[in-house]
Amino acid sequence: MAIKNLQDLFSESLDETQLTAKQKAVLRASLKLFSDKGFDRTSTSDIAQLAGVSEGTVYKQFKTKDGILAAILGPFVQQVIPRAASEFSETITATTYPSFEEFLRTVIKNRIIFVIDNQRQLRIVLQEIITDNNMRQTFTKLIQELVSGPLGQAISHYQQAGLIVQWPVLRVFRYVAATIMSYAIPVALAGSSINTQKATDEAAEFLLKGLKP
Amino acid sequence: MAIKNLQDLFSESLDETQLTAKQKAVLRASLKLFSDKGFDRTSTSDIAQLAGVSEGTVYKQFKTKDGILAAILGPFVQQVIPRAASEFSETITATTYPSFEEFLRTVIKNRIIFVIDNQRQLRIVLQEIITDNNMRQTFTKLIQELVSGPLGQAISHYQQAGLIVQWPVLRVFRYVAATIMSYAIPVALAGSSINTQKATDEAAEFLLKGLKP
Amino acid sequence: MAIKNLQDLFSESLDETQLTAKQKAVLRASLKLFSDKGFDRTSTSDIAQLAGVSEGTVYKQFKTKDGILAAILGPFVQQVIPRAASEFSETITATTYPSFEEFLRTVIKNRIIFVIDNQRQLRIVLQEIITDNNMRQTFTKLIQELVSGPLGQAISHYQQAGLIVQWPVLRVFRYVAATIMSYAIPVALAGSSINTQKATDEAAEFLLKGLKP
Amino acid sequence: MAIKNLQDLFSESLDETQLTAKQKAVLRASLKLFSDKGFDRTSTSDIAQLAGVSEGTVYKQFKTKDGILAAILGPFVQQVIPRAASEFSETITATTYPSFEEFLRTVIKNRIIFVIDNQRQLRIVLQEIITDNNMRQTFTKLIQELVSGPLGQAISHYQQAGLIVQWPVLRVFRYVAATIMSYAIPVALAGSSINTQKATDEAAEFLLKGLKP
DNA sequence: CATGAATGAGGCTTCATTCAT
DNA sequence: AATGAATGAAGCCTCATTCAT
Repeated sequence: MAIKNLQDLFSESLDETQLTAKQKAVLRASLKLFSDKGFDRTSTSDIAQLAGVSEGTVYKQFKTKDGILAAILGPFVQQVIPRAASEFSETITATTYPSFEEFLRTVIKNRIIFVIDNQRQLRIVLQEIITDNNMRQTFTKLIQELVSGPLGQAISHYQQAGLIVQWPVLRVFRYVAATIMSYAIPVALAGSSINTQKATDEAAEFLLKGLKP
Repeated sequence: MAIKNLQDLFSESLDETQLTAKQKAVLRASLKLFSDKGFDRTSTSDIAQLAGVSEGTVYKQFKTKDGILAAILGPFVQQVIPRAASEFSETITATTYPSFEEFLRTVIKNRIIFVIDNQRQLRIVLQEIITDNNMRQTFTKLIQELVSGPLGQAISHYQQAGLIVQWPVLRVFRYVAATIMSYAIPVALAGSSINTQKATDEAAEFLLKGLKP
Repeated sequence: MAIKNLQDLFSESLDETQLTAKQKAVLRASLKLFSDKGFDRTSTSDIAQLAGVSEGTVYKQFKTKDGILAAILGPFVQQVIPRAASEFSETITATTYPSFEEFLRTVIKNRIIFVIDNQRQLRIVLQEIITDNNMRQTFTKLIQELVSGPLGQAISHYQQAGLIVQWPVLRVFRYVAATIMSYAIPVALAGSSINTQKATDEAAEFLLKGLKP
Repeated sequence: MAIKNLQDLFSESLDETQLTAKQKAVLRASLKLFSDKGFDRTSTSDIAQLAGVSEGTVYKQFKTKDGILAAILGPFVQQVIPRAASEFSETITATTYPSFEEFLRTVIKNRIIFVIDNQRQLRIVLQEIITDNNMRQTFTKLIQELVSGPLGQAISHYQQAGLIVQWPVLRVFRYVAATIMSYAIPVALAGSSINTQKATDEAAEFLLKGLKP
């Protein structure tokens, strides 16, 4: 079931601007139901009802139930890396002598906001990662790209500048990611809100200590 | 719709010794299938087939499909987690004023082994936490008890001894848990194996630095 | 002398009903799809797509999907077959007492060409004859008229002239029709082409022997 | 949709004796409905209703609607050649100096009875041959096997004995088949009954004349 | 106890048809 | 006239659950 691979996600992802009001309603209803009850516990009839359309309309644009999932997750998945990547490189390149702290704060805040903005999508992704092998592979690949790509380069950069400890990039990434997750996951699961600034400060403080050379 | 609440779990939980060979086969098959494909994507016919029994037999002992889930998760929630908690306190209490590092290593190793040993059950629990409100509440409560209970006391203890930084207990717990998770979750999800000792060493090293007073 | 192609008659009737270019495209697409996949396995959306028009346009002229079938089969059943029959009798009557062989060759060639020219319509008609009771009755009546009408008279004529065996007209018709079909049906079904002249020669040779007095 | 190929037919064909009464009722109802209204115009709900079972039961044994078709047509298709083949060779082998007439009568009577016994199946097959490419191929292959196999050998045998005209085997087969069909098809389509003996006599008489050396 | 045939509600999907633009 | 989004009935199929053997 569910999404097959990243390729599919990209190809199936569509321009939201060309959707009709009803089709957007379908997407909105699906996002809510999938994240609340889970993909498998949401019927297409549930979606139609909440969206206030007929079941036929659900299928006019999104050929299958999986297609709806893809339409929801496509934009999300695409943002997981690219947006972060470009902001990273900008941060690093722009500032001639950037402090590691500044970089860390940018990354942390950026990702926490991303999670807050995409709570529902994140919950759906979590579901799929647990139950769907292909989704798991897709995200494993995504993380590998992130580590061997922009984020990994940034970490190397600060290591060479002697600003952080000389651990393998993957290990540093592990702790940064885990610390961010420690604030993000409760938000995604409980839907509770947090003080972004305070969370950023706390996480940065801890990581700076933990990654000091 | 899967598990309702902890009470049900307790009442429905059963003594494994009373089960016949076939009924145990049903549980074993269910554990594998639920953790591999997810509860909703597993049919009772799948279970019967993998267990090598008739569909009727599946229903003889476990009145419903939810009943099977309860039979699997019941012992896990009812016994394993509380038992783990008590082992914690014993470790802490028994060791007369151990070094914080020693404590940390025990906790970390303990939890990593726990995850490795209970990968399948954990994945099922994760599924339910994400899709089931009651399960989520149950686990939120469990964590609160842990923080305000034995683990929280241990952290306070080390703080008063001036061995770790004076942050709120919840914040310290957050980082400890996140760091452990950073090693445990990939194992639980991908089923990959890790070097427990190396993971323990690394995690302890990082946390000791990050939590230094 | 040669039979008018059904295609010609078909487009004539289209001109009469003042169909627009798009509506003709609908009929053309329907003819292809109905004959290739069958009426029931062709969707109106298939038709719209192949015709290059919107689904709404399909329904502008032809109120229902059955209406399209009627528009295709109507001319065929109501005009083409009777007209063919009359052309048939003209052939027979006009030729003043030809030899039976000459008559036979004309009939055979005539029908084989007809089948080749009208493969698609024929396949649709065959479908309907098999699944639709009314179509079956219509067709049965048509054959009866043919046997008791012009074709029957021709056969009687040659019997009285002592040129063919004295079997009941229906029986003679049966063999003539079957022999023609043995060449025509493979063409209609497989869409394969045949050497019309050779087929005519062979069929005539066999029938002449079999129907010798 | 419908049947895919001969291989599928064979593998899906099942031993009728191991079907329950209800499953046989499903087959019986399907046979009637498919042959009366056509495969595509018969819904699985129609079948369940006529069979007096639930829709679930329809799918317990026959995994798909196509599966029902295969279960009906499998035995039929298997009989088209094998039974005829064995009887042919017996007829030829057993009789030391068999007359061609005797052989012809056996074949004709055999096939007419086969058609009468399998009217409904034949109508279904005709439907599928017209609308389904694979079914068409399956039957084309079947006929080729028949011509190049037992029946072809028999014809050659009688040609070498100087009992029938020296036409290519395929041509002789064409006329024999067509003549039989001329009696069989009306029966299959109209469901009318015929006098088997009379039909056999007539067909044999005509063919003997037409195929005389 | 065990079996597996049977059930029927409900899920996903298709499609002929309508109608506002 | 043409469009294509929208509809909803109906089709195929799955599956948790029951029950006679």
